[in-house]
Amino acid sequence: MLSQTQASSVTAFQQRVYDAIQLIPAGKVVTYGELARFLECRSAQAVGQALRRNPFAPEVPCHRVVKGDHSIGGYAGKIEGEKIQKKVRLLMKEGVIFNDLGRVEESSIWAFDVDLRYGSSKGLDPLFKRG
DNA sequence: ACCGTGACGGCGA
DNA sequence: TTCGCCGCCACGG
Repeated sequence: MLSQTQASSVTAFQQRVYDAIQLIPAGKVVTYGELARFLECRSAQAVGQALRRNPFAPEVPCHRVVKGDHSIGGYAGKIEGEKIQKKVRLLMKEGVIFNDLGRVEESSIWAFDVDLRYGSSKGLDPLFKRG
């Protein structure tokens, strides 16, 4: 089953990205690179592009994805300005901790459980086939 | 079918 | 540490 947040304009790749980020709990974030790894995609940049076009924000929590150095990254197609402030506010409201350099604290970083790719209840089995 | 773009990341200077 | 470059790859035009 494709998630309820599908839309005809959304590509299969985008759908996989959006399904995956819904596994991230509030108060935690993952990096574009880790998300790419989870999706077995070799381009974090490509993942970034999918998030950049997320038509379901913030219900599909693309704000919970930050850069590899734990700096804020982008939001709503922007990498600076009001949209970014909104991303920061959303994250702080969810309990994500930032240090004085504007980086997310290590304690707020979430790690994808690889098994979720094959799980049944919360997993993404329709999207990840073995073999 | 091709090409430029980009919410990335790693590496060397 | 901060840059500049380059490899990465999905997408829209």
